[in-house]
Amino acid sequence: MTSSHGLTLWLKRLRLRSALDDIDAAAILALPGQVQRISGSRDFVKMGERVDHACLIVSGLAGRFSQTLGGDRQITAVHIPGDMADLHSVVLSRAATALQGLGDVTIYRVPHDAIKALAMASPALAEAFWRDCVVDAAVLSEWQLVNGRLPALAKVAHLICEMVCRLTAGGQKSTMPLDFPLTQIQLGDATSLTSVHVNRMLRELREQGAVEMKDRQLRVHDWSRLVAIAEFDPAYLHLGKGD
Amino acid sequence: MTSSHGLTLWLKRLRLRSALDDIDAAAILALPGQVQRISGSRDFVKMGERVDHACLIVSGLAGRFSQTLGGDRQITAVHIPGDMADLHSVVLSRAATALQGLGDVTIYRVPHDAIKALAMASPALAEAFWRDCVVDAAVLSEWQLVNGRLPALAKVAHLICEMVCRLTAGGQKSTMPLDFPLTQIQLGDATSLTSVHVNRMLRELREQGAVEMKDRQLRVHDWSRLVAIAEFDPAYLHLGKGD
DNA sequence: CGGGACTTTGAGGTAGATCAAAAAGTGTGG
DNA sequence: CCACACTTTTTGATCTACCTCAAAGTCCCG
Repeated sequence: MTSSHGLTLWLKRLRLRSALDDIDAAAILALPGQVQRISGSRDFVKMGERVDHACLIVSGLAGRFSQTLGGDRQITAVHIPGDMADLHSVVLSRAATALQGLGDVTIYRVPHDAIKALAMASPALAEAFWRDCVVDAAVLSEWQLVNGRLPALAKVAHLICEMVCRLTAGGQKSTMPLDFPLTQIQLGDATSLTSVHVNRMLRELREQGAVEMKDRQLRVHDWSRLVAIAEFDPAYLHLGKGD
Repeated sequence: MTSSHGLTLWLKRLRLRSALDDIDAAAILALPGQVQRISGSRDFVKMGERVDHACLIVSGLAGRFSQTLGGDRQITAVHIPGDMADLHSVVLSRAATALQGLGDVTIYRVPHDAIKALAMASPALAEAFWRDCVVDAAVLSEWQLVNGRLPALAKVAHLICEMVCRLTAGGQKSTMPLDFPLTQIQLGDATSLTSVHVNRMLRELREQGAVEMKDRQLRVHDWSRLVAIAEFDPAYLHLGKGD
């Protein structure tokens, strides 16, 4: 796994949504940066900090965190390998949220200057970056609907559906079991539930024969039931070829 | 109020966050489009529809709506005059959410082609559009924290704080009372509460001497108390001069 | 003057929180 | 390989913030 492996993943992600010619592709793959290994659950971007690098997730998962004055935590996004987790920081360098590893993570820090230079030089890349940020916002919007209006069982199911779709994008949902390192506490942080209640909802999902989580592994037994519980429609993820 | 009045507002908004030279500014003001008046509470962009125009709010308020299969509605964003409500549709033309007037609205529909042409021609404008979409996402993220983790009283207070800041941006908070056409039902749709509970929270805010809503008018009596209840920090709105 | 949308208040129910504690897993150092 | 500390999972019992249902009151407009 060379340092450019992350860039390959990111390029693939960008090309899911934007047409890029070979010159643009080569420019992405040539982006400078430095690999950093983050050991479990440490912030690698701190809230309020001014940053001059964007963080590409190479392996592991990362969460975007906010918190209330009372210390309640909210995960507003989960990032998987191939995500440029804070691409938005290129145009808004003050971090409004923290980024933290969910388990061990490897990131590749790319200087804003380099990304900005690409955007200046290539309108197609500028548009691709813009589009990826917009998809990011679409996910936030979907979470708001789910977290605001669906019951707890559906919230948990929905997050699982989303993660399965993203982690297996293009691939088979049948490569079960799937690595799924999120703890119940973290699932609670993402769904605005307590970990106790997440636990009960997971039991319910298991008892309904939909899905099973054990030892950081996820086993989907009945995808269509899970989707029905979650009211899940993957369109908002924009993982398809089209628009 | 000519048709270009909306464009003037939008330019002002863009310049809050991005440096634009006179050529870019002139290009914005020259954007073609057509004025449309929407009578109360009708969708002017429908969920799932493919759009080729972006909607600039000229007067009135508009809401971005999603809903569950059960028909529960969630407002994921409120747009005020000067907002290009679905600028994101320029790079993602399938509308993932509906746009609806909150009361009567006047919009100015600008063809995607025209906006795209500007972004191609001017990297500064491309960046400005990108940045505005990112600020939009920052607001979604903040709503997620607030709606997920704060008690009902704070949720309502927070939405009021945000609207006051945005509607009076740069201006005085002392120009009270402020026009505030949101109904309690709509406040509930935005905060994931029932209108009944919103009503009780507004009473509580009134009894605490923080704020009063009467006849579509808002009167803030104790801004600092309101801010304290809401745990409100306006940084995420990026209305300041800086970053 | 009548009808529709919004606001306000009351009474009672419930989904999910809170509190508490045991069980299971994970890692570290001796 | 075991002992110890720490984190995560699981379960039970209780509590409460907010919802639901219902109805009256108010405002607005034709």
